[in-house]
Amino acid sequence: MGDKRRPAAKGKTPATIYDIARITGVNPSTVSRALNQPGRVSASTEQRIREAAADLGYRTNPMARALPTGKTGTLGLLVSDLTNPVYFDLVRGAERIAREHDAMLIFADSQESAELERSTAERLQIAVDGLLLVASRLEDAQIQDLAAAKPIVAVNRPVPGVPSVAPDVRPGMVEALDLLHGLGHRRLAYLAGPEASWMNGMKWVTAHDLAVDRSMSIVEIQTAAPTREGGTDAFAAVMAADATAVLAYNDLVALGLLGACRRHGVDVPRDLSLIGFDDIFGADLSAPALSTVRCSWGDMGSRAVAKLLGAIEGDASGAELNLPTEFVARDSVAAPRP
Amino acid sequence: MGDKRRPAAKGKTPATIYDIARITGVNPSTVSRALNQPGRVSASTEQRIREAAADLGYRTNPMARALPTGKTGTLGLLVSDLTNPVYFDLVRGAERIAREHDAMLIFADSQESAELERSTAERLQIAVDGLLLVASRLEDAQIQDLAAAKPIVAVNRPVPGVPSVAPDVRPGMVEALDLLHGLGHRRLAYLAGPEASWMNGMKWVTAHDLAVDRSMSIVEIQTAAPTREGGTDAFAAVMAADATAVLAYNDLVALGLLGACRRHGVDVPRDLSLIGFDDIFGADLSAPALSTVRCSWGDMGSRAVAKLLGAIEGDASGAELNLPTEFVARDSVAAPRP
DNA sequence: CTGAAAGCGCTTACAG
DNA sequence: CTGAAAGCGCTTACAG
Repeated sequence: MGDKRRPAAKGKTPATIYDIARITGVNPSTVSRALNQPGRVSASTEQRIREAAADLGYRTNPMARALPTGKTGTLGLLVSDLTNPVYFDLVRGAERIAREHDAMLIFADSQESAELERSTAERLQIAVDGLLLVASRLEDAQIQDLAAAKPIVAVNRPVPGVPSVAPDVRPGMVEALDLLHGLGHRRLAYLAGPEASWMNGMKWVTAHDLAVDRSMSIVEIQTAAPTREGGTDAFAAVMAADATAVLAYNDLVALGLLGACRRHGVDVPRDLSLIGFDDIFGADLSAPALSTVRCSWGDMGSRAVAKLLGAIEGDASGAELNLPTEFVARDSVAAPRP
Repeated sequence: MGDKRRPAAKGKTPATIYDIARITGVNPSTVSRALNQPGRVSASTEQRIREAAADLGYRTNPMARALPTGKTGTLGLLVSDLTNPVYFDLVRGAERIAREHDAMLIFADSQESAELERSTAERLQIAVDGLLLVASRLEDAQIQDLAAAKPIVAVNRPVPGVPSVAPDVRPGMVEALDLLHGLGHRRLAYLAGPEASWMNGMKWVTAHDLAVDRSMSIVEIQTAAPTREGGTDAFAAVMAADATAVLAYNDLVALGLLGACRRHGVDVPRDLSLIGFDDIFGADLSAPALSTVRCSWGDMGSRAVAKLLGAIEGDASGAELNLPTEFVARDSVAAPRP
């Protein structure tokens, strides 16, 4: 009976609190309380209700709960380009903490497009309790607008007035530049990332200042994309710059450049020292193994989710969190040819 | 007015169809029709309603819609271990198609645990329209049970009666074994994956049959985990097997073994030929670059989502889809020492 | 073409 | 401690 509007396809309709109420002879509201506000209901009824729930394989319907409460129990994760392996550590870290808190993760890719990012964020926002914006290409004001609607945590970039988690690139870069300087390098090149990336600006400024402090010259070399291909294509420009060492925006472009060097007979590290950024999967696999500046993206992910969960609870600690970086010495750095 | 229960934190309440109805002076049901069933409403009212909606920045609330329709507009993606880079491609492919169809992707990791997989799948199922089970560790019957509740597509493994997408490993392996045989190899080893993995069984059986056909011997060597570490730890066992070539369950274990070989002074490919599986990011980065059998995981992801979307629409083509594999020749294979 | 009503499954003041 | 009611935002027969 009661089989009037069968749910399109297959599947017996899942049990509801009404089913439990009927079986145990209580009001549905009591079922709801028993299941969600332990103590608000007598121990014996709660017991009976729980048993009935287990019998029926009852699962509370998150959609139905979301309506009156406004809480969906899901978090949105919006990254600028899912193609970059660093995000996998991030996603993993985020997923871990989300699971610990019984939250689900919805995620999406904005393909390095600010416009797509904005529209996706808006679409996502209505379905989630909060949003993680990773390596956002939006302007501060746009992010602040979004943050006015629902909690947001910016990852890999600070935004005034919005909680954020980002690496502090300085310590790792200090180590890197000190090493290069000590080895005798004096002419550096910075292989840049996307212009719209806040983090790219940060790395360039830091590298620049650190180089100047140490009386080294440094030039910025553009790439078409922060990918292996972008690095490969920048080979000629790098050669033209006549630097003895290059710092790359990320491991991907570094690896791309490394491949091009090999194909062109440029010996890394003898002819050119190379330092990447991120320590992605595979950075230790290349020949020579890539030296890099590491920041734990897994930590960034878990910290960001924790922060977001806090913000959703009303924890207004809109602070900026910075995670340390460190230099990872491998085989792509050596003294320059005399 | 009407500001009684302000949504906990911040954020103005999003516009609803009631707001639009009030502004345009029509019934909410008409708003709903105008927005979702173009043509069911006069052109002029539809026009006015759309404008009002745009003005208010209206977004339909997916939770609210899910309740009467039973459709959430989201798909679940459950993988056995998010740590494996092959899944990046899969996730990417899945995300692309999902986005094209305005579906959102919720995803979760079962950490190679069948029990965790089952409970997560159940939890997920109530929140999604359909589920993608990737490299499931469940038994056929368990998957069939889940599939009775809501549409499921199994990825990287067939399940009787359940739609699936999986690679056909044969063509790629035939190429690989032919090459090895032609080069003079006669003693092979198969570096295994998880015992609970259907795909591991498939690869072993295929390798075995193909080897026997070609009068080559082959032994199976267990690994503790289908990871780089698992491959590294299997080094001694591989050496003890006295094979001249090893086929690995996946690139991860192959890469792990490759690293161990290097550290122990075993020359790949002169002392030992090595063939991986998957062609993950980084497989071409190692020294020597890893030869491997490739299947496009990106395709698997997009095909699987397309199939799932079809199943949700009631498209009962519960078929099994097999995607071809191919051998990718790189530098880790050579003739055995005489 | 459009309105009024009922219902999706849950939560939560409000009474008692 | 528990019931009855109202409401969350939408959809969809049912009338007209």
